[in-house]
Amino acid sequence: MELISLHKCLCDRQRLRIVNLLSEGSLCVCHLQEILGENQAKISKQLQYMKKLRVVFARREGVWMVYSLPVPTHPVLLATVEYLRSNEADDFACFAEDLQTRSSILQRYADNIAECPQAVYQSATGC
Amino acid sequence: MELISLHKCLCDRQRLRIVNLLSEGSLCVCHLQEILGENQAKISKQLQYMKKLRVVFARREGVWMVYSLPVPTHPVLLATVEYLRSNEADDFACFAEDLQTRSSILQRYADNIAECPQAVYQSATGC
DNA sequence: ATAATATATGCAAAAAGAAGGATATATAAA
DNA sequence: TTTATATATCCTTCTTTTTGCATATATTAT
Repeated sequence: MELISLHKCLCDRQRLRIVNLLSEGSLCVCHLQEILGENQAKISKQLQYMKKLRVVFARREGVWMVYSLPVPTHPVLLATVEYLRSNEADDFACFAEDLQTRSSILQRYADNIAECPQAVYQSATGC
Repeated sequence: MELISLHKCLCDRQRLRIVNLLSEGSLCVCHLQEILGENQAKISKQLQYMKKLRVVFARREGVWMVYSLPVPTHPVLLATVEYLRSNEADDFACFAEDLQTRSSILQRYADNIAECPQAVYQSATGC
């Protein structure tokens, strides 16, 4: 991940929301789609863009593509995520709400693991 | 300064170089022009762009426009500048060289204060 | 093999950004 | 007022992103 590419990713609100969500754990496209309330193609294209710049990383699990942030986290990405959670961000509400939405969605899988890739479920339950 | 605007500024190599330079102290357009080896109009346009997004701040001193970073420094901007100096940046050399060039140029003013705005001279000599 | 679900991609239009060259404005000095 | 220096802006072209819509691919289940 290169510095300029990273900033390119982070200068778009939707990609910033994606990064914020992934910083809590892996997610697949359909989850992002649901949380962000966007059509599938758009989310997928954003993810391809981010993947090409190596800001996110993808692996397949069955029918699902699971996206996550590469570790170790780039210091600038880390600073950005921290800032988003610091309440200092001007438009902070949206990012906090996204994390809430993520939690509720992942709760659903507590009863029905088969509807969700392992990797996502694990990060949801923490085991 | 808003987070998205900040990232917009930082996703361009030239603007990144400008931010890196200003993080050491104020500079006027002609200095940036000389250090970056670019024509005046281009530098000026970049600065207007950055000013509009409130990533830099300008004040006039005689014929000169002195540009600087607003204080306190935004945490994400700080992280970026630190990263640039950490040698981890892929294309690190250019940023370090810029700071060198800046020093040599400011040395000239040690003998001839009149050729340079006070604000710049002060940050050059540290007084 | 077919169907269903999840995800990716191709294409064209729209929007935003970058670059060059010429020119305009502002300040200070003569 | 004229001139010189420093800086800003206009206009046009070129490239890059973004978006919508349709379609293609991949995996799994039937």
